[in-house]
Amino acid sequence: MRQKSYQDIRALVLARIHAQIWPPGARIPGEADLAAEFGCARATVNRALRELAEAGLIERRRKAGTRVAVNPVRKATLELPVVRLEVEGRGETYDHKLLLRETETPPDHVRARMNLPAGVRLLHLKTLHMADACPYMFEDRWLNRRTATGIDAADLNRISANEWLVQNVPFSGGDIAFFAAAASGDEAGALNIAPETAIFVVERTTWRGLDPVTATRLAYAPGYRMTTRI
Amino acid sequence: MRQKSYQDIRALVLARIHAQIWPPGARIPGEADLAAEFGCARATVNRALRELAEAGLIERRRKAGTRVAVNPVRKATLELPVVRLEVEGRGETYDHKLLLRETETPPDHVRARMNLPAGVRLLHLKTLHMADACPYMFEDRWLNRRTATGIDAADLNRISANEWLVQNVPFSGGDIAFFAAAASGDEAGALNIAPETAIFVVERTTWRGLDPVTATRLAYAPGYRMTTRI
DNA sequence: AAGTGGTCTAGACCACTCC
DNA sequence: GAGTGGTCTAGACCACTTA
Repeated sequence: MRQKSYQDIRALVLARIHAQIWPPGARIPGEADLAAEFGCARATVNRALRELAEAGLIERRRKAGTRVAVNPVRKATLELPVVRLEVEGRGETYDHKLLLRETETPPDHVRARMNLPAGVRLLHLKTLHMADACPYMFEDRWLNRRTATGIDAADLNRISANEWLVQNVPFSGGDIAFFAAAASGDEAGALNIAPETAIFVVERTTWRGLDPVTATRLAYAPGYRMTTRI
Repeated sequence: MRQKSYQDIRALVLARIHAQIWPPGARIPGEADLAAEFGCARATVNRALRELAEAGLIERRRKAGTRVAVNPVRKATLELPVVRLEVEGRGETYDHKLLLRETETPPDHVRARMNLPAGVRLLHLKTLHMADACPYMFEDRWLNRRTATGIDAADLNRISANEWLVQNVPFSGGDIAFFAAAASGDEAGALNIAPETAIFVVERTTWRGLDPVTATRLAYAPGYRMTTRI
């Protein structure tokens, strides 16, 4: 190892934390000291430590220095791909059916999530996503035409609303919730399962600036597991 | 704005993507060009673009250049704090009860998850976590004494195994799965709910190098929602 | 073969925060 | 006030990948 990379430094620091040479709560040397010890530039040490801080393993504050986290808040990163790619990525055949496409007045809880005034009318879509011809996920979506402009011209039988939005309406942020629920009659019917079956649900609201774009409830067929590594 | 920061550059690039000046799939100028245009060093542009790439908004490849992602794979970051801090963070009072602490032979599915040989014996713990004296989450945990050394000396009535491990056994990685399930008799009894109720479950296996540390199944009381923003 | 991103260096100034 | 991390610059070399 002639020249040390930031990944080398990161690994060296991590090893010392794991070996408890620097136990939880302990202060570790400053960037300049570590740079001198490891024989590299301070910028290299900075990048290594910055990544460890982003991962929650150390805590950094100006003047106070860098400390090993006492309660490392592990951060798991979930990837939220377009449904079609998620299914195809597992080697299965994707298909979808548009079950409903109507302009309606949304129920209050949807209106509240989207922070819209009473009386507003939205585009309501229900889509069943399939993997190898089996029900995979049932999507109940409300769309704001003011931000999702062009949706009325889209052929949602060819491309799902999910995918159309990702490709055509860049959004600035969103709120996501994951929870378990008993399948509603609607969901049970679409997924072809008994009502009240435990299903995994994802609710997402996305925004473009301060304007709501869409609110969705994704009900996954029983057996679905969302996985990741840390 | 006298001197531009990497955050400024990131915002400028993001704005052009949102405005579709650089539509999905389009190639954007090279780092050197952008640095010249924005009047900053290439390293500054590099950091801005690197962060956008980590967020999944653009794709970068040497020689091929940088392109706006066609199907942005949005990444959601979930924080997995110690249960006590999660409860206290919401202003509620935390408490826990150790319901079981026995050395047992684990069932096959646990043994397989931990990649251990047949016949191994593990420490089996069952803990009920409470928020404001109400059942919050039921934890069923299997521990490998070879990696979780010192666990036998810990007073698990004072500090939960969850917290003891975080503070005493640094781990290198883990697998996590989130899904919905019907409450088992065990879980329903501990959480004081009807069997078969839909509950949110997190299964986690953690490793220290190639050696398993612990395998847990966390069953949350009905109503629990795991939330984040993107 | 050559273009493009990936990274390192050395030095500098600055912002924040603790004492 | 002073110590520490946060960031920018200018230049350089290198690694990867595609044309």
